[in-house]
Amino acid sequence: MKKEEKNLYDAKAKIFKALGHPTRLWITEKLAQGECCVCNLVEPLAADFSTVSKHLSVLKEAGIVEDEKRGKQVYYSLKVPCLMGFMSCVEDVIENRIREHMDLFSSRKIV
Amino acid sequence: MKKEEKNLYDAKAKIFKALGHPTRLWITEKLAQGECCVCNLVEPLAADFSTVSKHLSVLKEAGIVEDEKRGKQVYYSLKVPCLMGFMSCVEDVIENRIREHMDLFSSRKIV
DNA sequence: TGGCTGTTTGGTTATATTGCCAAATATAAC
DNA sequence: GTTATATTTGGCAATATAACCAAACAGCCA
Repeated sequence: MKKEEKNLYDAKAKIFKALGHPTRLWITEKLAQGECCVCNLVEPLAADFSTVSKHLSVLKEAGIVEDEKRGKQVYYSLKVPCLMGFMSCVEDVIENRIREHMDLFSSRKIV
Repeated sequence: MKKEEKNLYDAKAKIFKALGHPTRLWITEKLAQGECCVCNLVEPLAADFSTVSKHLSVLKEAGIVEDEKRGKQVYYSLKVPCLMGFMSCVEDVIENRIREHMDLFSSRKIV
């Protein structure tokens, strides 16, 4: 990997990494349904305000979401809806994994 | 987030997390072009054999790649090609980010 | 101004990840 | 069997992440 190529992969990986946390993934999907202020994310996540805020800043830093202050509240929204098109593929991966585990389990029974 | 929902997001996040490392992302894209043995990945990555092997096991554990031993070598291949359809979206995110940085830069000049 | 609400930032601690080295394992060749 | 090659595993040190608490900040209202 050359230096330039390395930079590109660093940049791409950063986006995946940002999505690679259950809380951030949840937030991202939530925002796919429409903008939301921090205060409305805190409760369903049952996490500290500061924790949610930090997760949001990771997503923002990655270019996935954007924020807009309105009054006392900050509204976050999904900047790149195309990300969501990927979810069915991710779910396929999970289904495969489950299926394989089941195969493993049933073949054990047979043996 | 309920417990079940949490499990689903953990599972999904695991896949993103696996892709969230430049080396693993590079490997994934490489394997999208066709199967490859570990020995042929080590050189272009300029990393230790054991390092590459560990990255591959993360990808395998996530259900993204699969391996097949043939002789002395282990061949890895991409299990879910649909992942690659996502890359153009990821590149869009990066382009946006670059564009915004440039805007920031040029607006500074004006001010 | 002072206080209240929503949000971010800083600090700390616990935990996870990464990358290298050395050692273990597996398969092929001699 | 011994040796050589390909790969995985275990261990360790450096670094990065995550979550919470407390403190700072920003905007509104009395």
